[in-house]
Amino acid sequence: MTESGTAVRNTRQRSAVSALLAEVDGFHSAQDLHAMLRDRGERVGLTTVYRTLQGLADAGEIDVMRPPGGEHLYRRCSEGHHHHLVCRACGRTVEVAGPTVESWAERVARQHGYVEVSHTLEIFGTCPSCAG
Amino acid sequence: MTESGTAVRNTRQRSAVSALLAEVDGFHSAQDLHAMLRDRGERVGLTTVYRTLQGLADAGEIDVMRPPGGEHLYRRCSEGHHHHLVCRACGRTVEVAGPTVESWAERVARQHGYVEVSHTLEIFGTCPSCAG
DNA sequence: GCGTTTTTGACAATCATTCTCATTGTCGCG
DNA sequence: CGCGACAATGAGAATGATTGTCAAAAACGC
Repeated sequence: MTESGTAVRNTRQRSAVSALLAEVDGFHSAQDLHAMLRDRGERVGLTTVYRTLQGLADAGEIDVMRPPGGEHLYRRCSEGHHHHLVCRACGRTVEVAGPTVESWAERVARQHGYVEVSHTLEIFGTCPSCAG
Repeated sequence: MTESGTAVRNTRQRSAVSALLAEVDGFHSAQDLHAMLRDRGERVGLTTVYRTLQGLADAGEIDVMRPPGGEHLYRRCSEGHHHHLVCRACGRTVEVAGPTVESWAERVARQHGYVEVSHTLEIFGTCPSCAG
């Protein structure tokens, strides 16, 4: 029960979702993405969109954000670990890397004896355009 | 537009929720707290529990956490800004302060011209008891 | 006490997400 | 190349936490 059990199959729908995520910028909800696919003429069920997104998220290929608003937002973003700086007003997002934070979190957790450490961090603010 | 007239009234229900939060440890969902109040013999509507918790959260008297699981968890905790180190297995929580992170977030945001900066940060790990 | 204004609470409504399950599409293997 | 096992799909139902509604009750100033 280690690795090779998961036979992930290549389907039209999965490709469509991946392709869409590769093209659009910013975060989008599952329903949002579903609507876009529909506009493109791709017939993909909402359930499948959810499942595919979950799969991609588990695989670490996309990021999930849970804004206070309610719905989950998904986004394909750069590899590796990073965080997001999001504008409260227009949603404009900047990816930020924080080696400082990574090591801090790791250190603090270990000081308390916690292992297998992970963390979530989102920064919210008002971007220059919306503030001016 | 005389907005300064917000008269918050003292009610039995509000006190009950506050008192309960003062006694219990750890995070609890609204429904959880509602059930506890019921067991105590306090008759408080679920709607009221939600409203009271929201109010307390707005006032900064309690913390809200949104675990991936789904429901919001509320907890009365120490004053001031801090974060939580939560055990994935048993839920044991440690409050941690991170001046480093606070200033880092502020600095990064400002570098990008963002103002009115806030952030959310949760650290997850496996605590000593659960790991051993 | 009295009237005004907030608060309460039972219930309905909302809404994103998950579940169900019969059907369909993939892909390994002969 | 074709078969068959089994993952994947999808339409609709189900779930379940949270929010809205609104008449009735409680608090507070006077």
